[in-house]
Amino acid sequence: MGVTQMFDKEEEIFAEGDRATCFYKVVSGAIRTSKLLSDGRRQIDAFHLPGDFFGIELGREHRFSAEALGKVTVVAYRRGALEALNSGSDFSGQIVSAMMHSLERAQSHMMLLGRKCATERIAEFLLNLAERLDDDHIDLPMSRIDIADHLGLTIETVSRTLTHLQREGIIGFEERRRTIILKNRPALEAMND
Amino acid sequence: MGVTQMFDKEEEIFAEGDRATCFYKVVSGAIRTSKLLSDGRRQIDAFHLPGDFFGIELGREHRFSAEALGKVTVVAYRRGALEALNSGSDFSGQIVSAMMHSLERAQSHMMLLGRKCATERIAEFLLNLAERLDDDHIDLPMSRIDIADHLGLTIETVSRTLTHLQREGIIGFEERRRTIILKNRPALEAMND
DNA sequence: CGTCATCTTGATTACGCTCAAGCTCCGTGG
DNA sequence: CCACGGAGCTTGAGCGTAATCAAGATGACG
Repeated sequence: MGVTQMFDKEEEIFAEGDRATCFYKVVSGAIRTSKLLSDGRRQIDAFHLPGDFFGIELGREHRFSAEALGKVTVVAYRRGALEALNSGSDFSGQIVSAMMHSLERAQSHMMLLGRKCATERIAEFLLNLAERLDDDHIDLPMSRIDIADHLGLTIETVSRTLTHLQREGIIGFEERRRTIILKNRPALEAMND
Repeated sequence: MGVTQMFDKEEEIFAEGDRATCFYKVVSGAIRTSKLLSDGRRQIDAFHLPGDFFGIELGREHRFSAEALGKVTVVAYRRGALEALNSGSDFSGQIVSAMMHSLERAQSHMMLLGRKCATERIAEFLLNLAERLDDDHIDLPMSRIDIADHLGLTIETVSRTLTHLQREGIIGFEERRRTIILKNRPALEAMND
């Protein structure tokens, strides 16, 4: 169970978007896992040292690329070893699935916090909320301070950025600015990657 | 299985450091989970909407606090429902445990990226590496660019910050500045929270 | 020895933060 | 009913941290 593989410095173990047929454990050396934005900005999710697992996915694709930092030895496991975990119906499968969702959110939030500017952060935040609420008409359940502390900004910057998006006609407000309407989704999506 | 509970706006479901006796699922309303630094800087990990689980921990303590954003209904589950998951020896337990470690790392990295200044980021990074390598003598396996892309900085800032820490006598260099020695751990730890 | 990659150092710029004031919407009490 | 006060948010002015732009230094390698 598990196949030993070796890679040289800067060699790619898998790429963002590859089918996630395997996951891995570091035996020796070190690995980086990272994501790229279309303009080349990069966020390195984590460095993986001996004993660490990486490349675990519930979805069918790798959401990161993984490269060797030097000569490394890894063990590759078939994805099948995971299927038992999130197998739909039972409660513990639901929990594992919830953990994985938290992980995916946290990892994509790292790109936002590490590499995106204020406008891009707000755009991603709004699109994200709209998707989860399944509505372009967002009744914000949280205050500006909460938004700021989530996006790594200040309330002033959040406020200014929202005003700016409104002036551009990309969003609109309702009742005391606690409700936001997405008027130009494509414009927001264009900022998001 | 599971007990329904209700909370009002700003009520605390659990606090950072509380024993993690339960985890939760949102039924209606919204929850925020957050961490604080000693000086009051806050990072909101996530907002949880109906259907989302939160408060899942493998360790014995909650690493976040959770508060209601408005009136909410949640279902609380006894922690015992998790014990089956990470139960030590078998392989799938190991995987769940690895996922949880990734999640913990990602979540604490969000605080770094969202709320810490350059010096604090470098300090945390070095302490983290030293702990994982179990050695105050760190042979960096990665380049300055990799460090920068992990910490949400530029290589210039990484370089300047390292030089600055060296001038203060907090760290030292060896061979071509790819090896770093922690000379004053307490000083680094003081920056870390 | 020359070339290139990596890193450091310096000068200047810019984005978002801080500080400060003002606005809007509430609830409360006179 | 309106005056008052406070919370939450917006707007403005000025500043500071880290980014950008630009050399220069150091070490690796052919």
